[in-house]
Amino acid sequence: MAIGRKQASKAQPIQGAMPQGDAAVAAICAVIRRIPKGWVATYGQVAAKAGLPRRARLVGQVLQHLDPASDVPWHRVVNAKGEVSWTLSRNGSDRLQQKLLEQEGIEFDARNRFDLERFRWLD
DNA sequence: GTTATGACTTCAC
DNA sequence: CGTGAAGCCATAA
Repeated sequence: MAIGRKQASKAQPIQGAMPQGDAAVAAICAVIRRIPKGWVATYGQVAAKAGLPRRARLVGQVLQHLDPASDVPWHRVVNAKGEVSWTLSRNGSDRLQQKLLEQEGIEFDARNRFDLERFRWLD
């Protein structure tokens, strides 16, 4: 599949170039971009749709290395526990992600979690 | 080259 | 539904 321009800002290459890096990043980006508003997907789900069966972790790593200015709705990607990642240990971006999701209609509970089965993207 | 860590997942208890 | 252990892969030291 041709992403065309890949990413608007080309993001940042993950330190050099890994063998499938470019393809993986492109695929992951494409998949995440296909997540409808108001829905979320887990890393494993994105990875699977991107053609990376067991690379959930890679998805996370890619996202972390991704350019924040990209048009990729990374906030729609969460872990399998139905909770926002970044382990609430970062600069407070966790609130940002939660806020964005709430803005899209995701309802969080007191534990910063939501009903994953209810909001999971089913494509 | 090996060892340790991580925006993770899944199974078992 | 909680925590713990094993698994997978790339980056960093």
